[in-house]
Amino acid sequence: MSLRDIARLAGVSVKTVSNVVNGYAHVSPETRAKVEKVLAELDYRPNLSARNLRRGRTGVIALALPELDAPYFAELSRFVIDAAAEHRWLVVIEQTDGGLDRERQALDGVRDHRVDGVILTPFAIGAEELAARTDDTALVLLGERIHDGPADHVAIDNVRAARDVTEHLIGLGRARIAALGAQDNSASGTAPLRLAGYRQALAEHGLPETVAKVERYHRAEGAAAMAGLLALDPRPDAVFCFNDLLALGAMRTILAAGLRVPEDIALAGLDDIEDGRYSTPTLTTVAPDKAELARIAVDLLRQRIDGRPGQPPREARAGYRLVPRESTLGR
Amino acid sequence: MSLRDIARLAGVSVKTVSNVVNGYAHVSPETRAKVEKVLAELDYRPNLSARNLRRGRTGVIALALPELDAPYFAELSRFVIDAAAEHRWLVVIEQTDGGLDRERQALDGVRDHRVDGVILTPFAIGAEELAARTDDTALVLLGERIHDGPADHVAIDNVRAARDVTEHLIGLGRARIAALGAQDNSASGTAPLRLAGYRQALAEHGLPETVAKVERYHRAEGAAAMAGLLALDPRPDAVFCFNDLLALGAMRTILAAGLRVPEDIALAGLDDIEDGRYSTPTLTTVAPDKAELARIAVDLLRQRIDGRPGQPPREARAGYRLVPRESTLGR
DNA sequence: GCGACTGTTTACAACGTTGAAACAACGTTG
DNA sequence: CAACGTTGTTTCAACGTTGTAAACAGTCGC
Repeated sequence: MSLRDIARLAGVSVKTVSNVVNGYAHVSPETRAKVEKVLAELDYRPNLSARNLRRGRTGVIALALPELDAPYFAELSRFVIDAAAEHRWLVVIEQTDGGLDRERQALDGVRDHRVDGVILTPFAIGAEELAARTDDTALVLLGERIHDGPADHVAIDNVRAARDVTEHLIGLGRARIAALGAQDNSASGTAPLRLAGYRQALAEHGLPETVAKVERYHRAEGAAAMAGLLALDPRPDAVFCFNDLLALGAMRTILAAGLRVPEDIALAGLDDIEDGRYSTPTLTTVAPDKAELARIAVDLLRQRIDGRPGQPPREARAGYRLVPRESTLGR
Repeated sequence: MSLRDIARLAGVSVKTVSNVVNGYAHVSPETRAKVEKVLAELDYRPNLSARNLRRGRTGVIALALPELDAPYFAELSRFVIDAAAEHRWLVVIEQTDGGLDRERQALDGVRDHRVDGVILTPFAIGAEELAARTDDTALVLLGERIHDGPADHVAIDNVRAARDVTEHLIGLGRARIAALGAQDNSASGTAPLRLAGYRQALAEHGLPETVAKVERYHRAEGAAAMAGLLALDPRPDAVFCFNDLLALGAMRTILAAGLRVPEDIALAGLDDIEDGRYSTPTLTTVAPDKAELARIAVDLLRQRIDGRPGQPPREARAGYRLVPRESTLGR
């Protein structure tokens, strides 16, 4: 069922059918009605492969992120898919596992498929390599910061957000505030930014640092790292975890050790994943405006796709807010 | 950069380049080497729109599910994407929100884009409507059961799994076992199956039923429905929630009410989402083999796509296992 | 009644790819 | 040595769409 079939049945040329389908203005009412009738009867759908071949567009964008089953990314993906739907784009998701090879593959595989653009959450891949890429597919970096990056970028102000959380903990009167989530295996993760914010706040109040490292932002690593912090003497009376998953893992360790949250140890995360709203105690966190992040990312991509090449990279910020809950306030 | 460019530079015909790209056997070693050199130099990538137009395939399948940010679906998606990657398929994700319109739209929108196949987790859409669809795109139903369905289908044995959980609770000596998660707004959800399994087990032991209904399988609804169960007199001493999200919501309500899990109320879910492994207490659940589900779904789809049309629908089962944790056993 | 103009419709080519068929060069076979 | 098969390569057409340009019909002004 192609334009040709419709044209034959309606007794007009293929191009006229195409004009009707595309809402071209100068088609006589009678012709339009006749064609539309046949279109409806046969339930015509354009063949997008052909249309895209002709137009040089695919109508598909890729979203490349470390892992879809981390709640933060799942929630974000939802918004990206919704935002893309408004531009009638489909979204294919590529999982990189934060590995350099797979991040490259994602950019490559995606190139194979000639998507119109890529939204990438980089982790292992560095700024230099991204800058050096030869592919001219539109690219937007989402959620991580590569300083003076080679592509459009959108994120929340991670330094400030981390400082806000830390100050919240300081405001509770806690003095031994640990950070959980530093990393040294990522070329472009947010860990350094969040660490910087944490340090700023502590420095302003003359408090000492305690930093626990992890490799990945998973519950299991949060749980393990927390065990290390519990073994310290004196042990921390508050912990800022660099994301909610780490915090939930840490919470499990604290509670399983027979200690109380927040009475013995106050706990805060970052991401505002839904789990944290139903844990016991509920988890204090920073809520990035995920819908805004997604909307901006898609919008930057749209401008990049529609615009002329060679425009300088743009930097955009999405909002966030601190959400105090039971894990720092008690019930 | 097309085959034509490569052909010109290599001094051969377009078709010969195509043959090299596609690994056609009868190409002389010298020609092959010459062409491959140019291919590598120009970093040639086939235009998939053109290839798909010619071949009538797109290399893209759709995964339509209610919501990507429900952890079960996020985890499942991960496996589907991985399984599809082995066949070099990309996966576009469509979110239906469990709404009839959006499920139809997903099947429709997907047709617009001429994907090679669709994996659908139906919720609102009924068997009759699916059976009546005119589209001949390959379709596999995943995770929900439509009796004598019109398409290939894969799921775990929900009735048995629910019976296993209920028997586990009975085995703890609990006598007032409630079910949380019945639904009457879904034409093809699993709720009736899980309810049936729950009832079978109770009936075998002559125990009374208590059933709480919800509309959606979210934490908030689990929390709300649990409040209703707590108001009963006598209140239940065990609750089987039809999925883990409901159970985590219910757990929150129980603990916030000052009751203990499992001492006062034992709690079990179904899905084995990661959250349940780090809640306090950890959550007893049924773990469907998600990787197997995904693998089978993709495999059924592959057979459907490659096979002749008109084959009768197939029914496949994936494994599951009961995972007892603290919410029924204590620490 | 003629040219210019407007509105409507059409023919053609092209996007990049690949299956079918043709062809040339060669070796094998009867 | 003629017929045949094999290998390597090419030509051609087609997949379904849309941009360009041109054809066509009707209307207006003079």
